[in-house]
Amino acid sequence: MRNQEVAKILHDISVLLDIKGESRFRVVAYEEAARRIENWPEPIEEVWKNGKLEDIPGIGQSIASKIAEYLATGKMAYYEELTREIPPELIELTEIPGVGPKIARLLYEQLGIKTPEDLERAIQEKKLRNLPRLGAKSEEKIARGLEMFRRKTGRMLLGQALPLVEGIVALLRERTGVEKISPAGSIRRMKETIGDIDILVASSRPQLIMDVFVALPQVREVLAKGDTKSSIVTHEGIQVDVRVVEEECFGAALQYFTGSKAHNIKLREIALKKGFKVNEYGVFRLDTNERVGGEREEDIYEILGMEWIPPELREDQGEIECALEKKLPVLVDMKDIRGDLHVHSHWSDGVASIEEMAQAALARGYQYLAICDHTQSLAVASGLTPEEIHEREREIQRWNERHPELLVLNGVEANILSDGSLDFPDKELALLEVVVAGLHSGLTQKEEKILKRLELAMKNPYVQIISHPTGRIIGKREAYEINCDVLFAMAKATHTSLELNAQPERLDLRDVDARKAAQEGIKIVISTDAHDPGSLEYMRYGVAQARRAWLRKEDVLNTFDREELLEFLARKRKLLLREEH
DNA sequence: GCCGTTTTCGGCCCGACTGTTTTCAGTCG
Repeated sequence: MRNQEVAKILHDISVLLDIKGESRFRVVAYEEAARRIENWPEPIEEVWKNGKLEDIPGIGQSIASKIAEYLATGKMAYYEELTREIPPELIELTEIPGVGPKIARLLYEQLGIKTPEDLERAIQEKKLRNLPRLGAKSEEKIARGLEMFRRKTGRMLLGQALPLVEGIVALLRERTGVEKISPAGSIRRMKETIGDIDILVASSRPQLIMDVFVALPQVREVLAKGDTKSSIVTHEGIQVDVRVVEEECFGAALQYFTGSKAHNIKLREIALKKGFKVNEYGVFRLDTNERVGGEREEDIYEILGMEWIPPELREDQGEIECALEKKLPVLVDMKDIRGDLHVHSHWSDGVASIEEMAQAALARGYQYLAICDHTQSLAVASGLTPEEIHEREREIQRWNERHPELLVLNGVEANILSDGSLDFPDKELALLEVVVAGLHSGLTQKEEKILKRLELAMKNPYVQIISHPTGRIIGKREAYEINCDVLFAMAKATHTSLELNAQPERLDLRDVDARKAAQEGIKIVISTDAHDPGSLEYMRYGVAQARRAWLRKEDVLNTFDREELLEFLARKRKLLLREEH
């Protein structure tokens, strides 16, 4: 899967063209092409081999031929030509807040600045203030931007950002009495990682909100405090912006600041065609400039003849077209979740007893919980032997005898060994109600080998679910080298379900992959992989990911009621064992 | 550079803020 790689080079071209001063539209075209490829579910090299590059929206003849050249030869003449004109180091320079393409070019041409280090030296020598159209204030602003750039730790996980923003929103409510308040931006769209946090407030007393906000206990530093917008940095080093708008504009502003950018652009194009203008203050008729809505977010979509679009879908991935036809799917919701099919107990590497895990599941209103401890080969995680599993089963039985309201299922997360066999004998697996299997070692093997292992595991009649199918850890480890199309075909052929692991740093499958898998008819299992009772809460991140994957209730196995679930779990065994005879 | 139920040419989302400016360029979201 070289999509990221190709997207990066197209993105770099876009920035270089921008620095060069090329037409905005050409710059935007490359940026759009990069975005499309980054989010394209199929490996770009497959698309290329099938001659389908130009089928991707935003890719025309010119960019397609450049991608083809790059994939075939590992080089792109156009890119290399550009870098002879504009040093590619300048791309990093434009990532400094306050430095855009024009200033980057100015810095390079006038002062020979290429790197953040060069820039720092020039600032110390007060050289920036003498450049055309720059002054002492600009110099200071860029100096501050450079400092932030240095401190920047990258994007944070949704699992860190969401509790933080909820804490701030709760305090703002409590201390100012505001009612209309909402996170916006990527956090409202529940993206797996978040840059900055945006919060939107409706109030006729903006000054009060600003005063309270900058004085919150979460605040480490106040970056800016204005009449209606302030920015702070939290103790965790995360930037949070709060904006205040008039009550009547709240819906329009919420829509606007939620994005995504691509979604908003598409929305406004459609608005123009329908004779309306959309901005953060409302929807206006083009002919009379009359304001026709904007207090509620639903207004905007209704006026444009669409269904309201859940924020998780707002990525310009077909949701607008669906909303126009009023065919948006009813997305899976937290209230649909009936249980968790992959958690650990202290029998292996969890920290809580089966009783404690079950109590936590009961408190969430679940009907079932599968305890899937690690198995014997995973010594680092205290993997269990068959004997230990039998001993554990007695504890599970004790719970089930006393608590008919929550069924604890007897399960394992078996380890797929490097030759594709499982580290647990079939006759033991046959005694278990839930068998999840996953790769925990030999993750750097070549694509063929990894796929072969997964295929063998899926062909095992007792394996119902593959855990964290691509193995990625966000920001730390890339997914295994596997072609998801092949993986999905195997899962479908073997009646195997795929896990959507809800751990904030996994969220594996990715949204585009889970969407594709579900389209293939594969059941997705949203599991927390919890090692303690509190982590059952991760379900919300898994559900958010599932919603971004367009999944409906019926696509997700753990929305099934207990009886339906048990029937489904038994199905694969019946089907595959019958085939064997 | 891409794209087409108004177009194969002529469009391409929208506004705020800031600083350096006498009317606007650049950055940002």
